[in-house]
Amino acid sequence: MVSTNLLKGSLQTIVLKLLKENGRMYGYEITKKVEELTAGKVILTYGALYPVLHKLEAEGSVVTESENHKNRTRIYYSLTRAGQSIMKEKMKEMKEFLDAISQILNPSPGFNHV
Amino acid sequence: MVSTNLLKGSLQTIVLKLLKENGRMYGYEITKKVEELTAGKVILTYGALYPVLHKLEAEGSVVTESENHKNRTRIYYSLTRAGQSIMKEKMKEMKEFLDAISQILNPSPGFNHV
DNA sequence: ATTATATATATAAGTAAATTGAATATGCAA
DNA sequence: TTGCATATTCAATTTACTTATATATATAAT
Repeated sequence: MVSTNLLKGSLQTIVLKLLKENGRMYGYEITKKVEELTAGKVILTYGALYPVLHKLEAEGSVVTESENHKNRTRIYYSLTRAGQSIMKEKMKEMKEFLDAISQILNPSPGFNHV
Repeated sequence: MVSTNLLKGSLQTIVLKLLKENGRMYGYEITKKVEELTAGKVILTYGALYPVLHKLEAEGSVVTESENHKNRTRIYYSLTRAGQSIMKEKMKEMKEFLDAISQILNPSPGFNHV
């Protein structure tokens, strides 16, 4: 499993992006989706995920609908317009970060040896 | 500037990798190198960097040599064998993390619409 | 002269964002 | 009737930073 402390700071972005790609989702479903997408390499713990969902709701980035499925409550989350715009910003930041990281960790091969 | 909270968890790896690429370096030099490599987008603060360097030394991943340059102390850090092996592990984890992130954030285009 | 900027390291206090662990509750398969 | 999957919640703790402050010298600008 991927060292989860690398996830610090990226969890909000991941959640927002998944909601964008998949429409409304509930918490448990999000953890399963992440497991699936990463072939079991990334496990979102509930202690990490639910506080993020609650925070996004408090901020107005997502809205919720409670539904009952086999006597269990599912709380569906979906992006608001504000949430979509925040997602776009976060995705932009994330891409810059990934570029920066790759500049540091994968220095242009052949370039420093001319 | 890249939102620095995205760096959480990657700082140790960055430092270890830079020491591998550049041989021995001192703290101030490391911050300048990161600035240079990322075109000023990532600024390592000293409050983040020096504790990491001290931790790496305490763990035996790096060793230090103090030198005097223009009446200022420079503390050069270089990788030990143990540090090189830890760097390799961390780089592997980092790559898996980056792969995982890109699976989540850049779902295979065209694949979900067949 | 003196002010500002660059070089160089250190550490304490505070905060954000996780981890870990426990609690609650139901459906279904072995 | 035991265990696993489903589904959410929250408190206590830990990690890994940020922010702010301190110390000290060299050099360029005004």
